[in-house]
Amino acid sequence: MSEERSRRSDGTRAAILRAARERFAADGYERATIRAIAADAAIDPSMVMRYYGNKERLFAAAAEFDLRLPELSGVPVDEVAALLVAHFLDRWEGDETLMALLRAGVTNPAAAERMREIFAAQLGPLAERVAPDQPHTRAGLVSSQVLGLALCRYVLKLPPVVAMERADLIAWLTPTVRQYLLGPAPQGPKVPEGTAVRH
Amino acid sequence: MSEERSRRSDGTRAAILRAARERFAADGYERATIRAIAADAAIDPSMVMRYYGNKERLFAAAAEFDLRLPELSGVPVDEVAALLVAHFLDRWEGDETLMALLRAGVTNPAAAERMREIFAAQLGPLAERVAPDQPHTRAGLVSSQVLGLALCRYVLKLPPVVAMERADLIAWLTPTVRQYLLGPAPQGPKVPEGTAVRH
DNA sequence: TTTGTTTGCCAACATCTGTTGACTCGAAGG
DNA sequence: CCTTCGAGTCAACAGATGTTGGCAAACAAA
Repeated sequence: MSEERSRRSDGTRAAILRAARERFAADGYERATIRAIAADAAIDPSMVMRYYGNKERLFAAAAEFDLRLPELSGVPVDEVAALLVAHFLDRWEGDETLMALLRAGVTNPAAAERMREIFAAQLGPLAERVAPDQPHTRAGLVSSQVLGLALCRYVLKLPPVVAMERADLIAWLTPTVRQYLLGPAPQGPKVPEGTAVRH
Repeated sequence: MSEERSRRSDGTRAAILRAARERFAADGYERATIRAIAADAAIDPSMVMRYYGNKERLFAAAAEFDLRLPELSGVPVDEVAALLVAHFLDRWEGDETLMALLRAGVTNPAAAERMREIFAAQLGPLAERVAPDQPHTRAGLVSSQVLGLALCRYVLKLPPVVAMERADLIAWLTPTVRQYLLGPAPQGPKVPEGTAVRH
């Protein structure tokens, strides 16, 4: 149906998208202004509107994302966790889209929804293939650890997390992810309800 | 030096602070406007300026926070992790300050700095007391899991993480936190450098 | 060339933002 | 009583923001 003719403005469109990803990643949704994005792309702000309609749709276009989870069919189950952690680190450092999604997703509902879609649609099926039971719960737990690492290392920049080497990070996180993905569901808690908070 | 006289405007000051915490927690730093906060507190926006100077200092006042980590001196090491996880859940659901700090910290540098201070100053010493080695690294890892959970459950609201019960959450996270805090440093990775990313 | 279309820039709009200063009202203190 | 002072409101500012429409130049089609 839709003929994909190469337009003369394709260069500009791409420049806008690249600048948008950078700004959204660095500043989040609200602080990334269309004027700043246009300035980075060295064009007029009105061009952004012409090609992407409004800010919301610009973000949607800039936050198009695929986790590109690796093929795990032939991989021994023991190595799945390590591969996953390494892949996430690569994916996170590879381009700025995930950063843009996280920074925006914390305050922008549409970005949060996109984040939910990505992790449900891509980690969910993987968990369903390899996890013995409760695959969605397991996928959620893996998400919490992986996103928590990204938050501390790339966004909040907690010094000890920033200082860690890639190999050590993988070594520490792999057992956790393996447990969440493949381990048995844990026993009930040993700590009673009222825990340690005074009122 | 500073005499703490109770002023007639203390009620208003408190109302402003409460409204500010709510708005910062719900909307993040930039979308939480002084006008909206003032409206919630049922006063004029200029009062916020008079009592707190500017938006930055209002946030600083609203984000005053203490993790209130429980006393762990008499607790068996086996139960430290479970207690910590339970305490963090309480702390997250207890008031909105942590939520405000997280939502703001993702886009606001001052809030991120505050976040670093809190976790370094409060989790760091705890790790130093109980951890066999690399206490700061261990504190960072614990932060990544705990903050990741909060991010997924309370901010991004990933459905499987939201659906989990408190007891199950504690049961799943406790072994992870125990490993990070007390376990031996893991061996090097079994996965070579180039992992799964195509260029 | 003439016509129509795309690409880009400029100026402006309406609105919202943090922030300021002048003003009113009521309580307190002689 | 009159005076002083703090609490609170109102209106406005300067700047930034998303967004719009018009216009000029470059290009393509005839």
